[in-house]
Parts: sequence; C-alpha cells; structure tokens
Amino acid sequence: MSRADYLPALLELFRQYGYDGVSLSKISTATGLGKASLYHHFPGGKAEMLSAVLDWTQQWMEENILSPLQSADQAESADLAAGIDATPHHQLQQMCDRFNQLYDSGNLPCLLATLTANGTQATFRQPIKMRLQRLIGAIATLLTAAGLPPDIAQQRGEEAVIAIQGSLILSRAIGDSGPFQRAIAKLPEQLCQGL
Amino acid sequence: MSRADYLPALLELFRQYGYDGVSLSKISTATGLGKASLYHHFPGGKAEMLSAVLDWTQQWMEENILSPLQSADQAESADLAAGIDATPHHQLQQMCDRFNQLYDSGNLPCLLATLTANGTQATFRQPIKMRLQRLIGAIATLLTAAGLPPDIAQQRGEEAVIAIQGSLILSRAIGDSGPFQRAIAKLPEQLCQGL
DNA sequence: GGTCGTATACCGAACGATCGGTACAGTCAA
DNA sequence: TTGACTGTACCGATCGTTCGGTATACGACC
Repeated sequence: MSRADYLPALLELFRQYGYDGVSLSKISTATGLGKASLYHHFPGGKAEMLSAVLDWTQQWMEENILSPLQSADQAESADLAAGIDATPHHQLQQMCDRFNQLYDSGNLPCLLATLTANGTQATFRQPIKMRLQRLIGAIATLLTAAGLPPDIAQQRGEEAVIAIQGSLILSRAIGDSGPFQRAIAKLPEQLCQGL
Repeated sequence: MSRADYLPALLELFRQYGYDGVSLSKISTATGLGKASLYHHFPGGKAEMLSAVLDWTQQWMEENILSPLQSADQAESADLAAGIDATPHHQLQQMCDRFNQLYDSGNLPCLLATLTANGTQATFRQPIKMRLQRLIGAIATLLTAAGLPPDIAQQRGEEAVIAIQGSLILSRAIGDSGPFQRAIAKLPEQLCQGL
C-alpha cells in the first residue's frame, strides 16, 4: 500500500469536513491505518495529506475537465466537417457530465469550496485560487474561440463556477440534489447564449 | 452587558470559522469575557451561542429582506398609481442592496453557507434549510404576483440563492469581490426576465 | 543455502497542547 | 443581603505529532 491508495478516502474526508474538521483519528479509522503509519506515508502530517489530495484532484481536473475543453479547436473543425452543430455546446455538455460525476449528482460537496469556507491555511489558498481561475480561463478560451467577446466569455466562465458552487451549496443545505441537477442541466445553454 | 451585545462578535466568528472552527478561547478573546461569563450568558455553551446568532440573523433577514419583499402587493398598486414602472425589479434591487450590505460587498462569508460547508450538527440543519426555503419562497411569491408562472418563479428564487452563494464562494476563493458585485448587479434583471 | 543489512510498512504508547465544560470562591452594585 | 456577574483553577477528552519498536521482504556477501 502506498500513498495513492489512501487518496480517495482522504478526499472524501476533506471534502466533507474541511481541513480542521478532519482529525487524524478520523483518518485512521477511514484508512485503517494507525496514526504512526500515516506519518510514514505522509511525513508532513495532515498538511501533506491535503496537499497530496489537492495534487491528485488537480490532475483529475486536468485530464477530465480542462483537456477536453482545450481540444475544442481540433474537434470543432472535425465535427463541423462531420456536420455536427454547436460543438462548444457539446463540449460544455461533456464538462457538465464530468462535474455531475465528480459531485455525484449534487450529493457530494466540492473540496475547493469546503476548504474555502472555513478559514484554511494560507498555504492552500493559492492552489485553490489558481485552479478556479484555470477553469474559468478554459471556459472563456473555448467561448472566445467560438466567437464570443473575450470579456463576455470571461464572465461566462465565472458564471459557470458560480452556478456549480451555488447550486451545490443550496442542494446540500436543503438536502435535495434538485437545484444542482437543474443548474447543471441548463448550464451549457446558459454559457452558449449568443453564439 | 447582555446576550445581545455579544451577538455581533459571535456572528463574525461563526461566519468565518464555522461551528467547530470556533473555540471558546477565540470567543473569549473576541468578546473579552472569561469562559465562566460566557456560560453565564449562554448556559448551553457553544450550541446556544450559535442558536442565538441564528435567531438574531433570522430576525434581521425577516425585517430587512423578507418584509420588504412581501410588501410588494401594497407597494405595487401604490407605485403603479404613482407611475413607477417595474416595481418587482425595484424591490429586488433593494433586496440586493441589503445582501450587498450583509456580505460587505462580497468580503464577508455567509453564515448559513459556512455552517453548511463543514458537517455541522443536525440540530442546525433544519433552521438553515427553512431560512433558505423561506427566502426562495418570498422571491417566488413576488415574481408570481408579478405575473410569472409559479414553477418558473420558484426556479428564479433558487437562481437568486445560487447566484449569491456561488459568487460569494468564488469571490472568497480568489480573493476578489468582483464576481460577487457583478452577480449582485445583474441579479434583479436576471430574476425579472420575461416580466 | 544460509545470514546479514537495509528498506518498507505498520503499530502502541506517549508527548504537550488545546478542546468544551464545570466548580467555586469571590466581587460588586442594588 | 441578595443576586448578577466574573476570575481561577480544574476536569476528562481529544488534538496533531513523535518515539521506539516489530514484521516482512529483498538482495548482497560468505
């Protein structure tokens, strides 16, 4: 067993309880490892565990969210040649499917949002900020390439993050995944408005 | 000095750090009261402190957000008689002003969202849920009275909460109140679409 | 084939610090 | 003198972290 095997359990803990809310005893029971063993895999303690989880999820986002969005340029011409209309819309639809999977249809909280909510260490604030800006930028780039003015496209990227995060919170607060699913469902259309 | 005098400080603590993130020592230094004094004013301990804060902020929302929204019925006819157009839009604008003040233009987090983010006690989940649904319902009622179909109006209410909460998180995460201010600025128009 | 050293994985026990909460003897104004 | 209020000391529990040590596996050397 190596670090990577414990990352899923760690992610579930951190996204649900935040950094300070996760105790080593919780981690111990969730992973089945003693506290001392945890320090063998993560010498830096809890901070290194969260850091590893952040790296891991960043890689996931890179592969599952950003890279499909960025392949728009090639796909667009190919799909247009194949007669498929509204390629940006289709790619944003795929992005939404990934988010739907990431958040289990609105039943699981967002790690970045949870970490942002409670006053997390300043160390983790920058990677969180960069990841959100990266996502916003990727959407904006896609929409700009599709013909939208850059400033409008940037605002659409922000809108996407706002819709996802806001609906996640609302769904969690009222215990009903409906708002998230509705928000995700209409997000591609909302972002492509005016194209 | 009575309970009410310490509620502002308690609110600031809870909205920033959540329930578990606020320690009695933090409360003690923030209020200038020793632990014994805190337990004199709040015999139920931290739980009663948060409960008092929730009651207090609920009253604030009742007076500053909901009641202006509900006075639409009377105001509408009066304003229409006075020749003022788009009364619902104007009232939603006032609501947004209040939210702007409540969250200090996007620089302060939302108490309900912070409590929702980390796994808070089940006791506090119901009042949070009820308050959000109350707000959504108030907006929906206003829009329904203005002529929107009830189901659409309900979704608009959800949209409002989503926009506020989502933009608050984004603003906090990237350390820039811009997204919140933009979201608030265009919210009345967004909600009144189709009127 | 034995046997040593080393690296990996894991654990029990304990560290000092802080947690939320309590007991009690005051202080002080009415 | 009474009752509201507070400072201090304390409680058991849990926090993140560290220490010393065990079990196993893999080669290298004789």
